[in-house]
Amino acid sequence: MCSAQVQSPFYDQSAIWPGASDFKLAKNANVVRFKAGETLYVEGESAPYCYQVVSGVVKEYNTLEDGRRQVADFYGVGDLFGISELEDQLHTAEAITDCAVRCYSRDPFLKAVASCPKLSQQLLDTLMARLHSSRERMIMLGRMSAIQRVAAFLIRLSREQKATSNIRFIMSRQDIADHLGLTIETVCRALTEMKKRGVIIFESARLFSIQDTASLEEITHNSN
Amino acid sequence: MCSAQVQSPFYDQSAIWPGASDFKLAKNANVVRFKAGETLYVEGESAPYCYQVVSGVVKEYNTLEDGRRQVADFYGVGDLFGISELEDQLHTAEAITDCAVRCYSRDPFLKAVASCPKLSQQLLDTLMARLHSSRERMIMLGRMSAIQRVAAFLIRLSREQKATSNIRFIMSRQDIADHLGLTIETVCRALTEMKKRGVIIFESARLFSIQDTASLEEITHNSN
DNA sequence: CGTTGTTTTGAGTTTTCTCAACATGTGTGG
DNA sequence: CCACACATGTTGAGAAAACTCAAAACAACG
Repeated sequence: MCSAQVQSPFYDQSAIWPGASDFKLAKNANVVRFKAGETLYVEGESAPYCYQVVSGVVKEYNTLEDGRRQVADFYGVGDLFGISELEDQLHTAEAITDCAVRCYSRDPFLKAVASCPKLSQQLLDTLMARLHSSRERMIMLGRMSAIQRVAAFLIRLSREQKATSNIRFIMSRQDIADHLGLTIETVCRALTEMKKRGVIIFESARLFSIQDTASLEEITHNSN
Repeated sequence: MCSAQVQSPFYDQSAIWPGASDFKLAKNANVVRFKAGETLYVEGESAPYCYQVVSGVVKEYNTLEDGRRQVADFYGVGDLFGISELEDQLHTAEAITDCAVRCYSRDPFLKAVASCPKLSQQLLDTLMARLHSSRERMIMLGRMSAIQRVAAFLIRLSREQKATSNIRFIMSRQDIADHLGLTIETVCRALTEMKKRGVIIFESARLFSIQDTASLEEITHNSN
């Protein structure tokens, strides 16, 4: 396995893409700031840019004709996004928190990557890691119950924030639901159920702690 | 967008990875044959090989502790697989039809790719295309109804086989169900429903034709 | 021509969704 | 600092979708 890298470590400020700052095309890249809730882009057709998070958290989602949404992923510091887009669906990126992103023009970016073995190696590793995690997500969406999905998501948050207490939901319940392929109500009920079982406790709606890591992990494995 | 390439064109004999045959490591790669139903590999831990389909069709799936399966994808002639694997789940590849696959030792493969810009470009394109299609699959699993998923799958088969009549299911209903995150019965009922509506007709259980392409496409878009 | 495996259909149950009400925050202006 | 408004989150009851279990139909194969 190639050197895997954790995806979206929201609170890890260390550069995931250490090469990023000494990109040949770093000069082409301007850093843009967005306020929480602002849309970075909406795209139906071509995607002329790709992006890297400098600070804050961004969500990327697809909207179906009838308004249903699927949040593809959340991106944190260091994460690249906008690399492989869909043409047929409405495709949007939105700032969850205030954030700064480095924008690369797509073609020069890809050209620079192609001409530098080190960069293309990094990009390969990144893509493989992402493919890997999207595999995990397919298992989640295809074969896990509501409570299993939510439990798995809590574990992800815990890993990313490297904490078992005072873990923050940076995203809304709606975002979580749209990411997990559930409704907002079902996400709530799953959280309440885990609270009832004493697996987690809430400091507030957006802040929780894991009481019983083993049970939480067990929920993701056992079907009841 | 980078030159996208269709994934898994089961019946397209043209090389998808044109560089494949003049791989520097082609000498390291031996072609192995499997009978339908045989397991190419089962892996929990490290994945020392990656593979390319020479002929036939292969399915790749993950098994959860309790036996539920998620078929990650079906691979046809030219497709690479085994590149980005999961460590935590039981991960298996199995021949659906009789087939031949070229096996590459993982490390030399990646090294050769790294040392050849053309190859790494090809691999990058492949991975991006795959990421792209896995995005589509997440929308399917997360936000589409049973009949929508099945309809989308039929369209995929039609595209891959470049036909609207006498389209073959090379895989079993169970495989389809495990790919779409449904049960075998639900897949059957969805197919029957489309047959009733006159959207498709069956030549046999594994052979069908599309009667009304527009309606089929409409099913994937409208929620009823 | 029975045996075995796959696909289809049926009936009842479970899970998740929908719609509606209620609760809890959060922020702003008085 | 309080009061109100607006957004976000939670709970409940009934409906819909998909699942489970069981049986029947259909194919493939020796």
